[in-house]
Amino acid sequence: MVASVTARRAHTRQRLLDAALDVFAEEGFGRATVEQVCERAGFTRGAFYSNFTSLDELFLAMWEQRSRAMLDGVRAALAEVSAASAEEGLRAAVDAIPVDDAWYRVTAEFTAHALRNPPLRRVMAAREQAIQDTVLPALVAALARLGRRVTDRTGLGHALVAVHDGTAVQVLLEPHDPVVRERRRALFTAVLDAYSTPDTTLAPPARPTPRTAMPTPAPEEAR
Amino acid sequence: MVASVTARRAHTRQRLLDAALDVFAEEGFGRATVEQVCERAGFTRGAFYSNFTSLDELFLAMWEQRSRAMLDGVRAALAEVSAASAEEGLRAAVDAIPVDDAWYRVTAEFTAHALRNPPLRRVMAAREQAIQDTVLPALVAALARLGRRVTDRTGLGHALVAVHDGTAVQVLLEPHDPVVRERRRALFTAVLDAYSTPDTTLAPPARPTPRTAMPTPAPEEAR
DNA sequence: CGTATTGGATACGTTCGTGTATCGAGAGGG
DNA sequence: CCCTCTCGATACACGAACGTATCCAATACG
Repeated sequence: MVASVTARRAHTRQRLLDAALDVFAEEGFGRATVEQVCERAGFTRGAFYSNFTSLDELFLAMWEQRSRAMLDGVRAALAEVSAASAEEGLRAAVDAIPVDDAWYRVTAEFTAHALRNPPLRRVMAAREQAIQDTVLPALVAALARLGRRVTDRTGLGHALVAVHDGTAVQVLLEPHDPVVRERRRALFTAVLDAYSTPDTTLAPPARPTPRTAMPTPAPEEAR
Repeated sequence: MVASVTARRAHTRQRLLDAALDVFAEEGFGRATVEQVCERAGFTRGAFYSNFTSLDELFLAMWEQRSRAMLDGVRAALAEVSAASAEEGLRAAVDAIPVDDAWYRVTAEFTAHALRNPPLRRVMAAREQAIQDTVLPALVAALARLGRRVTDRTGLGHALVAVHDGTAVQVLLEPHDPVVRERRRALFTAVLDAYSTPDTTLAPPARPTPRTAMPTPAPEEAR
C-alpha cells in the first residue's frame, strides 16, 4: 500500500494550504485566483473543488492553521527566555516574535477584509483572545524571571500587539536597515517598561531603576 | 457660460477620485473595478479612460491627495494644542489623529501592495518622511508648550506612527468599545512619556515627575 | 479477483471586466 | 453664426476566471 487514500487526501489538502500562503502573499488577497493556487500546488481546479468550496474557505483554513502555529512558536520561544542577563533576555523575547514578509501581507489584507465582514471580525477577535490567553502568560512569566512585574496585563497585551503590527511594517519596508530594527526593539522595551515595574521583593539585580528610555538617536545598542 | 470646459474636467476628475476612496474601501484593493468607480461617480468608463490610464494610477493619485490632506489636518490640529491643561492638551493631541475606517482599509491594503512593488515603496517612504518633516515639528512644539522636551525625535516619530497604525486596527475592530479607545490613548501617552522628559527650565507646572504610566486595568479616565 | 467508491483531471458554457474605437453634444473662438 | 475641438457616452471584441458536469484511475472491500 503506497498511500492510504485518505492519507493522500490529507496531503493534497495540505499542499493546497501551503500554496495558498504563497499565492495570497504574492498576488494579494483580492487578486489571488483558484487556478494560481492549484498550479502552485501542482494540481488542477478539480482537486481544489474536491477539497474546498471556495477560495475564502481555503484562505480561512490556511490563516487559522498558520496563526496557531505562529502563536505556538512565540509561546515556546518565550518559555526559554532565561534571566542570564535582563538585557539579553528582553532582546531574546522581542526577537522571539517573528517578522515575516509574506505572513504580514496576508494578515494585513485579511484584517482589512475582516473589517467589512462581521463574521470574520469574530475570527480576528478570537485570535486577539488567543494571544492574551497563551502568549501573555508566557511573557508575564518571562518578565518575572527578569525581575519585573507587569501592572496592567490586558493593557500590555494589546499594546504589544499594536506595537508589533506597527513596527513590523516599518521593518519590512526597510528590511536591510538595522536602525529600523533597533528602533523596533527600543519601542518594545519602552512599552514593557511602561507597563511593568521592578519587583523589589525577589528580584535579580537587573534593572535597578525605571530607566528613562533611550538616550537619543542611538543606532548602537540602546543603554 | 455654465462651466468652462476645463473646469468641468477638473470636477469629473475629482469626483472619480472621491468615488475611488469609497469603492476601494468597500471592495478591497484587488477587487475594485473600473466600472464600480465610474458608476459610483456617475460616469461611464469613457470618462475614466479619458482622465486616467489605469486603476493603479487613479488609486495612487487618490492616495496621495488624501494622504496630504490628512497630514495637513493633523498638523493644523496640533498647532492648536494649548497648555490650558497638560492632560487635556495631550488628549487633544492624540485625538487630533483621526481613526477613519475607510481610510485605514485603503492604507493597509496599499501598504501590503507596496511591499511587493519597489517603486511604490518609495512612495511609502516619502510619506514617512513627510510625517517626520511636517507633523513631528508641530508635535514637538505642542509638547514644549506642555512643558516637555523630546529626547529622540526620529525615534518618537516612528514610534508614534507604529502605535497609531497598530491601535487603529484595534479601535476599528471594536468600534463601540470605549475601553479600546482608552487603551489607545494610554499607549500614546506612555510612548510620549518614554520619549520625552519634563523640561524643568521654563515649564508650566504640569507633570512634575515622569509618570509611571497607567495604574492598572482602568476603563475610567486614566489618572 | 471483481466490483464499488473515492480523488482528482478534463471539458464546457457562462459571466464579468477590460481597453479601444467610434460617436454625439456642447463650449470656445473668430 | 458657424466651425472646431474637447469631453464623455456607446458599442464591440477579447480574455480571464469561475463552477459544474463528466470521466479515468487507483484504492478499498467483500
